[in-house]
Amino acid sequence: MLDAKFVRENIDFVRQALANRGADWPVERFLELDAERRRLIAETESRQAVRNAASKEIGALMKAGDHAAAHRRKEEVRALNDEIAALDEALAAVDAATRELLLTIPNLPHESVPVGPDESGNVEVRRWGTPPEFDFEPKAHWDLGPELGVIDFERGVKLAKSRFVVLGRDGARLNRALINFMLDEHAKRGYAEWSLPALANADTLTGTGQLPKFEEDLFRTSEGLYLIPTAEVQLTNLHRDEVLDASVLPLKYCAYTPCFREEAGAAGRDTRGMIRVHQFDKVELVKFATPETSLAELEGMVADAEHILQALGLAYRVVVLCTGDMGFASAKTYDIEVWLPSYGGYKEISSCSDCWDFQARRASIKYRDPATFKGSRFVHTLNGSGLAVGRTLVAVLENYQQPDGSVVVPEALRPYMGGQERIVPVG
RNA sequence: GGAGAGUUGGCCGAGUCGGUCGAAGGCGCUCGCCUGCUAAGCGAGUAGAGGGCUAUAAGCUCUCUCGAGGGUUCGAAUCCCUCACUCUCCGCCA
Repeated sequence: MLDAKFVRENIDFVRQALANRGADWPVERFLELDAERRRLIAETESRQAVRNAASKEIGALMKAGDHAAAHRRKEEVRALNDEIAALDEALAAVDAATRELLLTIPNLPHESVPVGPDESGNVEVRRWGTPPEFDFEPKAHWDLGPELGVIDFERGVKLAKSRFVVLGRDGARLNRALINFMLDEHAKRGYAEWSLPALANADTLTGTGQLPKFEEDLFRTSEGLYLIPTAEVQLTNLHRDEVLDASVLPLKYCAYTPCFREEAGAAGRDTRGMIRVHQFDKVELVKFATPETSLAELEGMVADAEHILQALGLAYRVVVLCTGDMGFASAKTYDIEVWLPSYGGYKEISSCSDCWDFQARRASIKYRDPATFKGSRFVHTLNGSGLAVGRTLVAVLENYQQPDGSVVVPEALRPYMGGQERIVPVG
């Protein structure tokens, strides 16, 4: 959410930012509502001031025993109250409409973000590692996984529906090893670990920006709760409606959770394999930072996510998303893309975003620093995958496959696999 | 799920028969004074949101907010209703 006053006073700037994003947002309608809202506030409040003064007077008259005079004043105020009630009603409607609009405006891209129409405008920042070269025909994970008995697509469909997968035996073990490995590495780098509900209420999802605009992407329960699409939602909302002390910033949190996505608009994309599924595991990183440090913290977060890939020996590249490809809440986003032989290219495995004060304003997350400024200010929130576990598992299988159909376990994971060095097909 | 108790400012806590209560007192914090010593004392200040005026700033003023929403009233933290949450006891359960 953006500050209504900021939008009003920087309308041309906002228009340009929206255009850069390719976003369609009714600026004119907002300006009309905003002007009407302020007019109604002024009118209502001036009447309320009169009423309050009269009420005090009545109190004094009653005390003095002049009941007749008090009664006359009462009659006058009663008429005023009808006007106030009507104005109140009008104001409530305009207020709600304004807020509704503001909840659907996307964040403004940071000035360092390249302007572009879609993913073709993204800019590669760096590469790490060398994609493996095979002297045999490498298999895609959707063949390799079932052959090894570690991924079972058919049974995922049987148990739930299409785009759910089952991991079996060494696949389940590898998955768990990856989660533990990631959490341990992030802990070493100062991230505090949390264990969180997999369901969230509407306020929580509004705080991070999934609601009201993207409800169709979420699974919803009959009680009106939602399955979380990412732990970002829960980690960020931990501090909703709180005022933090500047001395605790930056706060660095991490959590492993399953993530659930309806993927309503993704029909036909990545249909093979487990790249795009309804439920997947992810280790998430979230930071709360001051405005002064948030961009630097974003760089640090990307480095923390990269560290996992480096430790696993997986080749990747980092791209900065252009204005037309960024997520709704983000002011700046880096994607990390891992090399996948089945794609013959790099595929997103992490997305790290600096949401600036966009989520903090929605969720009311502030901080205080009496030595520097009076009152409180919104913090900056950041989030990033560290990493998407399912896609990491896919990357390990595909990149570490051997001519005999087995897969070598990356050294960093072996302590988490009871020392196991290789995944071989089950007899 | 059943019964009872509660929800006030950063924290604790008082609010009498509804009126000058945005709210005593304490703690904490900030600023100043005093004091030759890691303390104590004295004084002042210290909620948030949103309008308007002015505007580099600072400030002035108004409105709303005492869990949320609604009602009664000229006027409600104080009375009534609904809901949410917390705690205690019971039940159920991994």
